[in-house]
Amino acid sequence: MINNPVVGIKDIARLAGVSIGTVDRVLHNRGRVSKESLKKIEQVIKDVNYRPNLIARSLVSKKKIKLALIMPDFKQDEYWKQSQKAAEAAKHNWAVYGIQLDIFLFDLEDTASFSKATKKALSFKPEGVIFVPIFYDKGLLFLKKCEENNLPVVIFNTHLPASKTLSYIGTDSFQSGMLAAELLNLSVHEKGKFVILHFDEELKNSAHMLEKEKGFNEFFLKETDNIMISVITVVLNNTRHKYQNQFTALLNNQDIRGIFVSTSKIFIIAEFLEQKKINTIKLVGYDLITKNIDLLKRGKINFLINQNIERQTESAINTMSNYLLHKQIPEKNIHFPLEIITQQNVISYL
Amino acid sequence: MINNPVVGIKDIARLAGVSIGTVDRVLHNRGRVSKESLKKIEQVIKDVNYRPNLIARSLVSKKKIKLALIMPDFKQDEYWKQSQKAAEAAKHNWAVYGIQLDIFLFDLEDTASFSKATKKALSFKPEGVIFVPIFYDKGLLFLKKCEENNLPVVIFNTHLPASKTLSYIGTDSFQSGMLAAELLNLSVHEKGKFVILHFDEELKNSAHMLEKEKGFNEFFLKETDNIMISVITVVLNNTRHKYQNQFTALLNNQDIRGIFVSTSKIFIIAEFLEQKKINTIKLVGYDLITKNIDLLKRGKINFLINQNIERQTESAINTMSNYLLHKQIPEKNIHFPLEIITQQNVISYL
DNA sequence: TGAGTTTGTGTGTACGTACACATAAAACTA
DNA sequence: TAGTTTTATGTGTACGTACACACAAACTCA
Repeated sequence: MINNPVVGIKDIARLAGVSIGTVDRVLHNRGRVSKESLKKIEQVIKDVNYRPNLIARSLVSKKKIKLALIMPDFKQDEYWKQSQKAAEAAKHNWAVYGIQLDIFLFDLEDTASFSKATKKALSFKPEGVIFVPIFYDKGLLFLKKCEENNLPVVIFNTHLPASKTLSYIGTDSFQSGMLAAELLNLSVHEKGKFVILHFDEELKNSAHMLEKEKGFNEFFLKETDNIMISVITVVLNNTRHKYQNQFTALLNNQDIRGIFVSTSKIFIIAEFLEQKKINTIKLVGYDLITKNIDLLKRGKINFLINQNIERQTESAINTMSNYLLHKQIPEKNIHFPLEIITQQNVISYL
Repeated sequence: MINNPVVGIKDIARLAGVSIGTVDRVLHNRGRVSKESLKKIEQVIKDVNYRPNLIARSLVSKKKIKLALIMPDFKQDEYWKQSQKAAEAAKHNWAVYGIQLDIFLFDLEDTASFSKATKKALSFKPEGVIFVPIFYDKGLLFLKKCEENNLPVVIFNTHLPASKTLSYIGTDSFQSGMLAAELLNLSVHEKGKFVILHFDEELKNSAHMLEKEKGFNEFFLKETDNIMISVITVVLNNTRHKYQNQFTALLNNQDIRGIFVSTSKIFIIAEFLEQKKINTIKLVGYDLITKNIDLLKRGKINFLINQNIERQTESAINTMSNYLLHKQIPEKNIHFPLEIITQQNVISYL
């Protein structure tokens, strides 16, 4: 490889026999360039394998860009707390480049609050929108609205299929269901039942939880010929303080070998089982929130699948910023790895 | 929080009633500043919570810095091929900032070639050294030499205990041994033996493989009361084409339930077992190299622990560059997560 | 043909910082 | 006291890019 001594637009101008202004017009398709100059300059750019100095580029760019981030409120939900923390950090980082990020929160259990948040966000006249489509129908509706306003959209955490977004950032829910099944399957060797548990406050409208369920079932249909295991699905009422009774009822099935909870709420059932001194049931759930980490360390939860919401959040903001600032077209789907966390590797993730 | 409209040295100068030159001298401890000015400026810097614009800073810095990277040759070893690919990418990235990275390769099976590489590297007069201390003794020796020459050192992949390096970047080998044991343990429920397998071409001098072994054993001593499992350690001769015989001899133990290979060479034993149509032995090894990925997908390997050598390599180069360019003092130990890869999540990692 | 418009090109300034240099004030020396 | 050195401070330029503006040449149309 040739030792390329970092070539800039000035060099290109010299080599093409024009001024840097003309080179600039070519680089940004601003027109007003003669055919000959265009051809010459494009050739030189190709020849020297020009890569713009992003440092200088972002230094000079002084345009202020407003971004709206619409995400669940973090109250009482550590998962979203982590996300918001990451968002604040990213906000701070991008401020230097003239990006102003406004964050609008909505209540996880209240679709109306979502609509309210989106309305407010749009009233701020952002140039780009990032949001978490927890509610399927409302999410699609909002997306359409953004499209009408010609606003680029990035979504994360929850997928909105067939959507006209700039990018989706998150895990493959179906595959993560498959993974959960695999993990339970390999740690159980007796005949019995596996339970898929949904906390339904989030289930309505929520496509990705159903995807996880589908994936979990698919594993036993296709990937394995394990005929000792049957799978049942249970949806818990959202009458918050009556979980206990529902759990007790569930455990009337004597032969439950494993439980898969489709969210980070796994700690609720884990705490219940610990209290009842039941330790024959394997547990798989999601995410590295404090309670889950503690239960995992003590062997009360067997596996966590980490969705890495912090990195998802950061990535979503970065993607949108780079798109608006540097016209960097992102991948349509940015799939995050499905990180398996156990007792022995959890420390390495903290 | 106050809406901080990004303050620069110009603003500080104005607020302190001095020129930007004086502010600059304070920021870089260049002296030649009166006590009053110093005090005033420091106060202002604190008040406005000044954060230098790294963009502008790196744009202006024109000093050329030479870095030496000493790493294993990638020939016939995909793991190190991945590493070198990452190194080339990082080299390209940093070239813009005036960092010139020279890469020196040595033979994994030849300690003399390591010495040769280090010698050559030093003759290039680098301002920072990054290397992989595969060979313990020679590694320490080289480190001492760097110290004498007052060169900052970053190591990665393999730890050198009690070393005076700027930073170590990599996984916790002991813990990864524990993890391997956990994974085998949870997928086996019968009485029998686990085997720790070392390919000894790398074992001599190689501390981190022994750490993995220690961790593996520790798991059964401390973390579990599984008395059905006993662990044996086997070191394979480096007479390359005689693995077959050694494997056959090993399999005379009828009750082997699992094998843990301390490197990415797991595919060798996996291929052997596949050929012999033995599928009752669980396999755990390291790293996402092509052969391992394929065997994992087909269920011939059960778990891979991904050490993410690409990111380690990148991180090592970034760490050194940021140190020399921006005086950014790194953490002494940058531990990477121990990523568990299975059949169901491998796709999400590719 | 002259006035206005379009097209192609070059110049100049700015972004925030680093650093070389100029200059003024103070301190020292003979 | 004049000359010299030291100390404190300010000014100017550069980094690579983006963009506003100036301006000449060519073209359009009454």
